[in-house]
Amino acid sequence: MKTQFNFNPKGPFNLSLTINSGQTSQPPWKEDSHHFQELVIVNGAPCLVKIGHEDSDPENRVNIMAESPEEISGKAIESKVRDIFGLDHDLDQLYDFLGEDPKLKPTIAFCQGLRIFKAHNPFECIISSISSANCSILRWTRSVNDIKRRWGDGYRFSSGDFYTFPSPTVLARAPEHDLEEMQRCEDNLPPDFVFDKNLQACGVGYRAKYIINASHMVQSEINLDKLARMKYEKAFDTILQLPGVGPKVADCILLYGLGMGEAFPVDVWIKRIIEYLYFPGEELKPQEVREFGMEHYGDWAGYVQLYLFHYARKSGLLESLKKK
DNA sequence: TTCCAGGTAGTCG
DNA sequence: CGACTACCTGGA
Repeated sequence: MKTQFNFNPKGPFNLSLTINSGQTSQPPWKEDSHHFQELVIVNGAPCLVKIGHEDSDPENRVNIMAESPEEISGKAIESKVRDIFGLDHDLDQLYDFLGEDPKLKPTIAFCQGLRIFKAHNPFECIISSISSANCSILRWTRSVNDIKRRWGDGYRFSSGDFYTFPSPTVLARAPEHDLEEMQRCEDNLPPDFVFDKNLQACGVGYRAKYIINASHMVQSEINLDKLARMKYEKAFDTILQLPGVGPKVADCILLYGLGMGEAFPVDVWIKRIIEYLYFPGEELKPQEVREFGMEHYGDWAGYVQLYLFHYARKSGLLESLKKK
C-alpha cells in the first residue's frame, strides 16, 4: 500500500530543527532531499513514513508519503505523525506565554517552529533516555540505532532497510557483553567469529545492565499502560524505580515518551541557564531548579526547557556558561 | 595522552 | 538526607 497526503500543523513548524534538536526520544530520521523518513508502527502495522515541510509554503502544509505491506488508513498515519511531532500543540499560545516573561521572550525568535519530538512508544523512550545519561549526543545516537539494527524487526523498502525498536521481551534477553554472548553460543563457531550482538557492543557501557533490568521490570512490576494513565507526580515516582533512571531521565521519559508537558528535565545546562537568568551569582541544586521550572512554567515546562536550551546553544550563551 | 560529556548508583559521614 | 566519587566509551 502506498499513499500520499497533506495536512496542517497547529501553528508554525520547523521539521528539521525538531528532528535534529537532540531530543533524546528517538534518533533523527533519515534525511534525503528535504524529506525525512523512518519506520513507524501504525495500529500494529509497519509503515515507512516520509515527511516533508517547506518553510516557504504559505499554506504551512505537512506532506506525507507512506508505504506499508499492509493496508493502513491515512487518518491513522496522520494521527501517529501528529503525535510524534507534537503537531497539535498550540505554539502560538506557547509564544504568548513565553512573551510574558522577559527572560523567555528572546527564545521565540531562535526556536520558531521547534516542537517536542516524541518517541514511537514509551518503552523506546525509557531505553533511549537511560542510554543518554552522562553520554554525548553523538554516541547516544549511534547506540540507539545499533540496538534497533541488532534486535529490532527489519523491513526493506526501496529507500533502504529500517528497523523497529525491539520489545521489552527481546531486550531483556540480550547479552550484556561479549563474554556473556560467547558463553551462550554453541562452541562450533568459526575461529574469526565476531561477538557483537550484545549491549556493550552498542556502546552503552555500564548502562547495559540498566537496560536489561529495566526491560525485565516493565514486564512485571511496572505496567506501562497504567503508567500512561497516571498523574505526573505518581508516574514520576513510579519510573524512578527503574535502574538508571534518576530525576533527569525520569522527566525525559515523561515528556518525550508519555507527552507530559509539565515535566521539566534538568540537566547541567538547564541548571546553568536557569541560574544565569534568574539567580545570577547563586548556585541551586538540580532539585531546586526542577521545582522552579514546574512552578513557573506549569504545563509549558517541557517546552520552556527545550526552548531555553536551543536558545542558549544558538545565541552563544551555552558556550559562555561552560565550566571553567 | 588526558580530559570530559545533556547523570545515576553506591558509599560514607 | 547531603556530599562525594566511580563509571563505559570515544572524540577532541
